[in-house]
Amino acid sequence: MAEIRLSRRERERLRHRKEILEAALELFSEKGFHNVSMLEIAKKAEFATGTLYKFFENKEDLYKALVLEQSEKFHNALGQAIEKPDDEVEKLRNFVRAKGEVFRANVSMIRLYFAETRGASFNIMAGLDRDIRERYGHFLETLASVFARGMEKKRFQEIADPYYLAVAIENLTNAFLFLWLEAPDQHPYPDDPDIILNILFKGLLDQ
Amino acid sequence: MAEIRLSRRERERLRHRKEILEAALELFSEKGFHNVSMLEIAKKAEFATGTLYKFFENKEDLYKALVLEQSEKFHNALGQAIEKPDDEVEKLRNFVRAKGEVFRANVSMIRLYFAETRGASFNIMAGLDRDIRERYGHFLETLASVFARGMEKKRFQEIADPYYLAVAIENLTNAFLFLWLEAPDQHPYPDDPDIILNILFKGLLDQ
Amino acid sequence: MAEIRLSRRERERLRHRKEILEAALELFSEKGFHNVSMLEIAKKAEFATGTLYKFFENKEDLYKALVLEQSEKFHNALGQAIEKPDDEVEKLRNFVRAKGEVFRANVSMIRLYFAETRGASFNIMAGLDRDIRERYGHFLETLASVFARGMEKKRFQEIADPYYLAVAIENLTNAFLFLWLEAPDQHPYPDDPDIILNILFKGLLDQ
Amino acid sequence: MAEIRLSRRERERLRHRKEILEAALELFSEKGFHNVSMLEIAKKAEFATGTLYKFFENKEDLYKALVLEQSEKFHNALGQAIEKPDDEVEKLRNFVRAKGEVFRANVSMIRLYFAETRGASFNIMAGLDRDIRERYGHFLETLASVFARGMEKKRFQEIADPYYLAVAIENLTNAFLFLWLEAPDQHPYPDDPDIILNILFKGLLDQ
DNA sequence: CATGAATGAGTCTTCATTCAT
DNA sequence: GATGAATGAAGACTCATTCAT
Repeated sequence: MAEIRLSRRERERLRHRKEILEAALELFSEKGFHNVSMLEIAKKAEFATGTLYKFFENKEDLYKALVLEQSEKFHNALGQAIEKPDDEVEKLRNFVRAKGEVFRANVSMIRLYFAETRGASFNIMAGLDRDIRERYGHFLETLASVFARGMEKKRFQEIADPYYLAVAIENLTNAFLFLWLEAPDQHPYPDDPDIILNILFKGLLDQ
Repeated sequence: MAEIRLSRRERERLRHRKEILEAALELFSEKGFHNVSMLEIAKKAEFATGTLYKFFENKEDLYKALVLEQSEKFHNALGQAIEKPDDEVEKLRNFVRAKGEVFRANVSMIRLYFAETRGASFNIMAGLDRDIRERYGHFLETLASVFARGMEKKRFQEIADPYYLAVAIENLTNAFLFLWLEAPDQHPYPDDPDIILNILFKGLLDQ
Repeated sequence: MAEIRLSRRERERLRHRKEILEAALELFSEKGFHNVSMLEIAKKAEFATGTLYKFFENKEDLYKALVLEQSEKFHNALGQAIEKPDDEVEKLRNFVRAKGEVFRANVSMIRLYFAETRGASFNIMAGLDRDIRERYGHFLETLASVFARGMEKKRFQEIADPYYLAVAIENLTNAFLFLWLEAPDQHPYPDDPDIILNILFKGLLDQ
Repeated sequence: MAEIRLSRRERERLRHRKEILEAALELFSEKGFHNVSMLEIAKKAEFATGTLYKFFENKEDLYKALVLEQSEKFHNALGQAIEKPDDEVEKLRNFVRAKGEVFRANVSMIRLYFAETRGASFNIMAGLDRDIRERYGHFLETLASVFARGMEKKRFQEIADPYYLAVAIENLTNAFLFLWLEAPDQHPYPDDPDIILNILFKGLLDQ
């Protein structure tokens, strides 16, 4: 009985926390950290300002939590895409596909993500940077290992340092996502991953 | 006579304007738009706050002017690099080299540039976005035409839409600049442009 | 039966009330009225905030109750000390001794007491002031009457208005208590009351 | 010319600072630190809130400056009173007189003074406490030396430790000031210092 | 009675901008 | 043009108090 009651409260709390984060995500991704006020978030989430502070120490903390949770969701999805025991080429295709799916399903997450992995956030949020960048760095290493393995297996030519290839594919997909974000109709993120991957797979100069 | 006197004033004025923009560049690139105050800029430029308002309508205007001038300098340099009547491959090499040079000579410009071309600045500065993005879009078209011409001349394989290839090389170089910015020793921006370009030139899957 | 049950409830209630007041005393005496939050008191007393409001109308009311109860305890002890049918000199000695005892046993009560009898609390708590000051005033009168009686009985010289002498001894003992509070080792409150009382008993200028 | 101009600005600045401190003194002494808002002070001083922050880092800093300046004024006056090369008895008389004069001329300073030397302010303002208490401690030592010298010269009986006598006279005068503050008509601070000093000079028990 | 989540008025503080000198 | 003191709107954050469970 007591357990259920606690459970109910706990569940309510979590739901409210989630509601706040959702409101915050929408606002931050649209206007950026400094152009969103706590009052604005509170109103959008249909709470009083004070309530936000029951869930998050301060504005920065709220933002941090938001970015961390989003980036976790994001990296999990991408991690899975390349961890499946496929052939290396297939892994890259999975990666490109998964990235498109995750982002298209969570549009507002994108800007947040770029604002954080890209230098945009400067050192505004020193602590956050560390966590996020670490995770990001780790992901890049994993991606690099796909290229390295592909080379070992003579599946790939050794055209560049695997790490740089990982950086390249990461950025290539980002670039396409940006194009799509700015003009979804003009530049759709391709369903066929090879449209992006051919830039890596096939060389400009090869016969 | 009067003309010379005016000229002198005019020169002084321009010098002061430049001093303010230089102070602003350093501060904005280091801390971001919202974390720099007008007083801070004034002090760094050794003027009073009021003086800044003789040169710029408001903080946003100052920032806008800064970004516009920097991006002009930047696009001019890159424009020249690919406008020289070289062979297409050489044009791309020039582009990669020039980008490295410009950025390495103006480190603080980089963050500003990324913050603005990338989504970081959101629509904080609606007006600015338009101008900058337009110029940027135009530059991409020019770059794309290099790939298009190369294909026409059968110098390049038709591995992807020239525009996407332009986007790709833009982002590839950016990515390398980021790596360098974060860890100059570990990831130097390569002197040999082919280290970057091989990712485009040679294909992973080609024999 | 019903009576016992009520009684039990009543006892519980009183115990809880006491627990809250104890927590509050410790906190208020340490940090002052404005630097203690209801949540803090609630946590220390191991109750929820709402519970405090079942016992006290508001924060001020809680504080008021606390100060009143403490001052009552305090004045009772001192009242007894001078009401015993001793010789006047002995009464004063008793007073000095009792004051030391009460305070040393209730250190945290001291600051509260001084904060309230002394002007510290300003008119923050208008209502409280009246009650406390009245009781305090009454006590001073009683103390003054000891001096007056001593003079009547020619036990004391008529060196000053008895009321002023009462004020004097009150403040003298307070001063010693303060010294002790700040540096217990350097300035112990004397066991022998005459160390304090000689300042009144013996004159500086007498032979 | 330039000097005069600077001078004028500087003088204006100091005058404004003084005006703020005067407004603050009146409010703080009347309602206590926590019951006065910066807006309130600003309005009373006829400035905008922001202006206060040009002169003082924050509310605490403003309060601190106020208390320090007041206590300096106060201790200077009392220091002079006992430094004149008078006979010891006369020094004490001077002290009692001076204290009455200073306080009667600066009524609002009193509460501030007591709030700070007495425990009322708790550890709200740790840093301040130290400075003030040090000065206060030093003053007590000086006062004690008057008693010590008086004893050496056989002008005073050795009825108690000179330091305790200093504490005693300090508190005795404070007590009378309090009485006066609460009921100026009923308990005027005596013009003749001996009314207070006789409590020390003449003994209750001596013949 | 007990709980503790939610409230929102009230404060401190910052900073872009103005304007008299 | 240059100055920098003054402004005051805006925003982050706190905490006494309420109320549904």
